Amino acid sequence: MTKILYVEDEPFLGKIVKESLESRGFEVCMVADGREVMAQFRAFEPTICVLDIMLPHRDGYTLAQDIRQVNPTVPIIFLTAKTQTEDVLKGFQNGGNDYIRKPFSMEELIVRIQNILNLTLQKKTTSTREGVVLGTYTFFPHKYELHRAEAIRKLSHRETELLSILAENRNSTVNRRDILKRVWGDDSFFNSRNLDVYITRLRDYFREDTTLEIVTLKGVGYLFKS
Amino acid sequence: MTKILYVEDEPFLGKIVKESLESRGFEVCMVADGREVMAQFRAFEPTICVLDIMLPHRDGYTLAQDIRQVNPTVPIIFLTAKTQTEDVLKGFQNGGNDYIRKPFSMEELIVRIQNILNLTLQKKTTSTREGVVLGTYTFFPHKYELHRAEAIRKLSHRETELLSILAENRNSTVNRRDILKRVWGDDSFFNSRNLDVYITRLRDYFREDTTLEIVTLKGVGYLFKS
DNA sequence: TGGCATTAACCTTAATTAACATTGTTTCAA
DNA sequence: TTGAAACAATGTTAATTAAGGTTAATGCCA
Repeated sequence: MTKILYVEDEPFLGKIVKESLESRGFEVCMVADGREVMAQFRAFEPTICVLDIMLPHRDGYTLAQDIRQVNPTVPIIFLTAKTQTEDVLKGFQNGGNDYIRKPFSMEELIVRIQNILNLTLQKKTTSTREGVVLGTYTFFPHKYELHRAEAIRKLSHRETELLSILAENRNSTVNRRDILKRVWGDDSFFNSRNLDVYITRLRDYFREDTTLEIVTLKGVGYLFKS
Repeated sequence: MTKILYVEDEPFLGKIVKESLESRGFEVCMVADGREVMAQFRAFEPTICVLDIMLPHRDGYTLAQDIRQVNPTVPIIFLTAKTQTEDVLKGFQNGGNDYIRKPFSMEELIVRIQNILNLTLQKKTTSTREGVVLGTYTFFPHKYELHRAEAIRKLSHRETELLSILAENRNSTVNRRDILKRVWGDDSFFNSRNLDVYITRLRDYFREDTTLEIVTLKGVGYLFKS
């Protein structure tokens, strides 16, 4: 599910926008105080940020810079009453990816959010029906099979799920918690140890191709290099 | 080089915009007649399209649809005097990726073009396949490896993060607090001592090349000289 | 009863914390 | 104005803790 971090200090407007976004199926975390944004950003791990510019304590530009320090790619949309070109430029210079002028319509906001998600997530729309080539192997998620030359290894359900996640995000890091949530539904201690076991198995399956590697990022997650 | 297909029927405005874009290093193909656009699109193979909406014979929305038929991913920016929300929506619904209101400044247009290119080409910039040469060493951030001659040292996640920051800003100072924020997420006391430990390690790794040095700027940060 | 999932036990390594050493900076009296 | 305390920031090394790896044993269910 798409998670939106929405920073807005006007409670009335904020409530309406939040509910409106939620009714479209987004998960929204609203923050009113600029000083709390970074803490929420880390905890919530949003897929996209919508920032009002005029805030008490910290303005939206500064927030964008802080976010960019931590995450150079998460999309950022500015929301503001300012209309001068120089403000728009400032928004982009500070790492923003879109700039919507107030008053805006919800439709426009939603359409711009979806557009930006389309642009950034384009890579992840990998094919489903065919196999995914991983080095000298070919992985068929829907068939639960991993092929190499003439050898076919049947994979279990959990193995397939885990490998699908790694393959979708290959050459970029995957959060450990995200894997646990998607494969086991939660990230309790025992499931966590479980993931270790499956990672070991997958490493074993890919042992014959040394160009492939599942790298551990301790305290973070994994990276499937190919 | 980035190729822009620019569709505009006002010759005077068109000339200015075209030259302005070219002076920024873009290759521009300008088309005034909507009926010629598709032919030019196929021949020129642009990386991005900038479309005026109000055109004789065919409007920009229709053009966008035609382009999407042939190419579902090429970024499209609309340029128009219309300001109604419904026009903006129409733009996105027809496959557009940004919508700039006339009158616009060249700066804004350029910054929006660059932004959209960043978003779509992110994968290419993020996963820099090559290594960074640091003296007699070569650093491969995506592989978590530091090479020197035949020796390969595997780096941990934190080591890689820290070295990436230093390497990106080599021969210029990096703020201590900025490093802490990016590697550890905050700049508390304990993390601060942590950074010292990792700096020591990196110094150790680079000991064999005396032309490289991590200089401490007390009270400020570090400077990676090479 | 065989295959998968889970739990457990023990091992390895990275990350953190601690303790103590060193260096740079400031301050204030002589 | 100088130079020795006093202090603060950072360096170094070692100890500790926590995360993850591996392998084996157990549980579970068709």
